[in-house]
Amino acid sequence: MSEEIEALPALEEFVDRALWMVRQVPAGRVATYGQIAHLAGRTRAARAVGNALRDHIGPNSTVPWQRIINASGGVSFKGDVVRATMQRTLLEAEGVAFSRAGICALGTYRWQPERVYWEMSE
DNA sequence: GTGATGACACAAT
DNA sequence: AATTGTGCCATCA
Repeated sequence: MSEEIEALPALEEFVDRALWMVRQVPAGRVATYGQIAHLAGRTRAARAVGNALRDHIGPNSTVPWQRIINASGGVSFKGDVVRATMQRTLLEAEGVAFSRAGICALGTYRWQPERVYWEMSE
């Protein structure tokens, strides 16, 4: 019997939700890795979010990866100065101001969903 | 299968 | 306020 065990790993759905959430972030706004992880159903999977986003960078990407920053309000990308600069440049072009230390005011730019789109059960 | 690495986050020092 | 340490989830070697 070919029972299809189509049970997609929770990971698959998590990534799907995370990417979907990132797309909801409008220009000029930002969200943190932890925030996206939480909204996607896995509060502690902040690192996984960045990992997933890394695979969705590109000129034709439908994912505004640049709008996702760390909880300190700064750009991550340790070691990849090129990407880091690109991200900051893109955000500044959207109207997000950065301090001299490379930190933006999360209190001002942080985006938040207006409603919950699915039940979160961890 | 184990250990190291990484676009993180938070508590403790 | 800046560093360090520990926890987390996933990816790679």
